[in-house]
Amino acid sequence: MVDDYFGRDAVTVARAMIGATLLVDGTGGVIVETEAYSRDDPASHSYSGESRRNRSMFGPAGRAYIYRSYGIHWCLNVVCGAPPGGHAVLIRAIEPIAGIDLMRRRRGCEAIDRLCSGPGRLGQALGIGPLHDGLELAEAPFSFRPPVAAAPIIAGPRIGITRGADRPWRFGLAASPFLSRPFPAEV
DNA sequence: GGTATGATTGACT
DNA sequence: GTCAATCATACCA
Repeated sequence: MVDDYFGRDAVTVARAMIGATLLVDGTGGVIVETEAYSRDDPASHSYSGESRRNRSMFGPAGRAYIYRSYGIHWCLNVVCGAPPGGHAVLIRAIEPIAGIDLMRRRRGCEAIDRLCSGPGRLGQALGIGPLHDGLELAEAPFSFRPPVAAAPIIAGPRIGITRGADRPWRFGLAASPFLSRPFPAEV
C-alpha cells in the first residue's frame, strides 16, 4: 500500500497528494500545494548525493524528510520513488481542518489562510521538528489519507529556486484560498 | 581554515 | 519594494 502510493516517481506522487489529508498529532488538514524533487534534479537536496542532512531522502519511500530552511524553518517532505531513492515531495501548503486552535497558538497568528500556507509556516503550525525526520507517514504521530476524489490540479514552476527553475513541478489545488502564492496561470 | 548560498518568513520603507 | 534572522552545506584556499 505504502509502496504502491509513495513508490512512484516524485512528480506523480506530488500530483497524487493534492487533496490528501495529513495530520501530525491531530493537527493538520487537506494538502493543497506540493513540489516534486528528484535525484537528477539540480534543485534537489539529493542532487549531490547522500549526506548527513539528506540521508532520509535515500531511505524507504513513505517516510518524512525534514530539513532546516534558512537556518530558521523546519520543512516537511515525503520520500518517494524506488531505491536507491533521492526523490521527495515538499509539502508547501495545507488547508487547516484539525487542531486549528493549537496551530494558531504555535504560529501566533489568527488568519486561517496564513496558518499552513507556506513550507515554513506549515512546519511551525504542525509542530514539525528534527525528531520527525525519518518517521513513517503511516504511523503515529503522522496520519495520512489519500484523496477521496480526484482534485482539480494546477501546475507551475517551483518557488524560491534558481537551478532547475524551468521544471513545472509545483502543484496546487485549483483556486484554493490556502495556496502559499498564486500560480502564474491564475494571476 | 574562511566565505557564500539557500526548497523562507516577517518586519519595515 | 528591501532586508535581517540564522545555520547546515558547498565550495575554495
